[in-house]
Amino acid sequence: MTKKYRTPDGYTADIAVFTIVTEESKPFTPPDMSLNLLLIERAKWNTEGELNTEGGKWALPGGFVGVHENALQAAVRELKEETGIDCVHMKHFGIYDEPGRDNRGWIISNAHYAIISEEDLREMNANDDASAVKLVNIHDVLQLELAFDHRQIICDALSVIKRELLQTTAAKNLLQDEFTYSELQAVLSTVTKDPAILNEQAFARKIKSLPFIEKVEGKTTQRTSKKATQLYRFNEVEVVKPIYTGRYQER
Amino acid sequence: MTKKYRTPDGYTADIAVFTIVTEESKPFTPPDMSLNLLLIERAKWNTEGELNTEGGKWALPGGFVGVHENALQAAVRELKEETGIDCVHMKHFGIYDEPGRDNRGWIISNAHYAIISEEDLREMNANDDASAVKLVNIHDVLQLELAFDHRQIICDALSVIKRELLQTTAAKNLLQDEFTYSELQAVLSTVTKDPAILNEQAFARKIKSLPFIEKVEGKTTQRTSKKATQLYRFNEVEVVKPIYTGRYQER
DNA sequence: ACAATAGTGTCTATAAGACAATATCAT
DNA sequence: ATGATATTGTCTTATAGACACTATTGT
Repeated sequence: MTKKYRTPDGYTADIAVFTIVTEESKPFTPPDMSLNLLLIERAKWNTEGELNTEGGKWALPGGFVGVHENALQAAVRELKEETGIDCVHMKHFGIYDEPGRDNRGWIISNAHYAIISEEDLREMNANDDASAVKLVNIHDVLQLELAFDHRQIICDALSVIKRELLQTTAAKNLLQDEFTYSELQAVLSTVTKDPAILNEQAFARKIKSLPFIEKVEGKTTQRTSKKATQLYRFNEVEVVKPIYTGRYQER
Repeated sequence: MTKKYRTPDGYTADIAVFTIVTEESKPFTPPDMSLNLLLIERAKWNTEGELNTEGGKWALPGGFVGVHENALQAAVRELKEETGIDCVHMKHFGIYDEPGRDNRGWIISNAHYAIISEEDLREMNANDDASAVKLVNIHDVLQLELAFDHRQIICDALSVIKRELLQTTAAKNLLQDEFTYSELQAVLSTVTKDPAILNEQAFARKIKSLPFIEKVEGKTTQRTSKKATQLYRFNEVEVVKPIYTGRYQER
C-alpha cells in the first residue's frame, strides 16, 4: 500500500432536481411548459469573509454524505432539508470521481436526479429563503457559469432525464393524476421536437391507443379549453419498446 | 443524535455479470444463445470450520468497498480480481439497504451490472479456480436458492438488462465488432419473444434500415451459413425511441 | 441433389402523417 | 358570432407481418 492508494477527501451527493414550470396559464388554454433544473448560487465569500471556492458560480444542490447513510439517502435528506420536499422519484445516475474535479481535494460525487411536480415545488418556494436558488430552463442551463465539473454532470443528467421522460412513464411525476392530452403533450414537448408528439391531432389520437394510459371514463375538465376535455391517467402497465422494432412489448 | 442514527456495519458492491453463452455452434449454423448470469456458491463452512452465513446458497459476486474507493471502483476491482476481466460496461443500478437484508448486521449494497462478451469470458475460465463459480441461464436463475436479498437484486438486474439490451445499443458488448443479422437476432432473442425480432426475414430486412447499424460494405462471413452472409457493425448513432410514437428520434 | 441459411418479391392490414371539417362553449 | 381548443373524417404514404420464392454452397 504505497501512494498507489489515496484517501478521498470527501464523499458527496449531488442532485439534479427537475421540475416543470408552466410559463403562461390563461384560462381555457393549454399550458406552455418548460423543464427546469434547480440550481443554487455558491456564496462569493464564506462566513469568515474569505473568498469561497468556485464562489459566485451556479451549482447543483447537494452536500456531504453523512456517516450514517448512503449517497441516495443523503440525496433524499439534503433535498428535504433544502426544499422541504419528500421526493418520490430520486434516482442515482452516475459517479464523478476524477481526481482534479474539485481543487479542494479528491471529492467523489454521487449524482442523482429527482423529478418533482410543479405542485410540490410550490411548497418549496414557501420553505426556502429564495436567496440563491433558481430554476433554469434546461435549454439555458449550459450557458451559465457552472462550478466544478457540474457542466458535465448536468449534461449527463439532461441526457438521462430526456430518455427517462420519453422511454418510460416518468412523465406521470410531472402531471396531476388526471390530465388532458395537451398537458401530457406540453410536458413531452419540453424534451423533444418529434413532430409526432408536437402535432395536436396526431397526439390526441395516439393517446387513446397507448397501453399505459387509460381514459378516465366520463370525466372531463375545462382547464385547457372552453370545450370539455377528456381526462386520462397512467395505469400500471410498464412498457419496453425495443429500438429494433415498431411494436410494443409489455414486460 | 440518539438511536435514530445507526452506523452501517458494511458497505459492499455487488455485481450482476451478464454474458452470452453460445449453446451449440455447428459450422455454417446460426448460433443458439442464452443470456447467463455469473453466480458464486457461498462456502458452507468458513476457514475455522464454522457454519457460514447463508452458506451453500448462490450469490452475486462482490465484496466490501475499500476505504480508498467508491462502490463502482470496488465493483470493477472485484470483478478484475475474481475473473481477470477489465470490464468495459459496468453500471450502477441500485442500492439495497434494508436493515434486515443481511443478518450479520446493516450491510448496504451498491448493485451494478456488467456486460461481458463470450470472448472475454473465456479468459476468465482460464483465471479462476472454477470451483464455486457458475453461469446460470437467466430463465433458470430464480429457481436457485439465493443468499440474502439477492433474489430481489437479481430481479431488478434482469429488468434493467432487458431494457438496456432492447432500448439501447448495449447488445454491441455481447457481439464481435462485425456480426451478421442472425447473430444479433440470437442475442436479442435471449431477452424477448417479440415476433418482429424472432422472425428471420423481417429482422433481416429491418437491420438494413436501423440508423445505428451499418453495413460493412463488401464484407461477408460464412460462419453462420454456407452462403456468404453480410456483416454489419454498430455505428455511433445514439437513438431514443419514445414510447409515445412510432418513429425514431436521434439525440 | 440435398439441406440449411441468406435474402427478395409481393400482398395485406395497420399505422403514421397531413389536411380538413366539425363540435363545443365562455366571451 | 367569434375565437380558441378538442375531436373526428378521410386520404395518402410508409411500415409491419406473412408467405412464397430464389440464391448460394458444403456435404
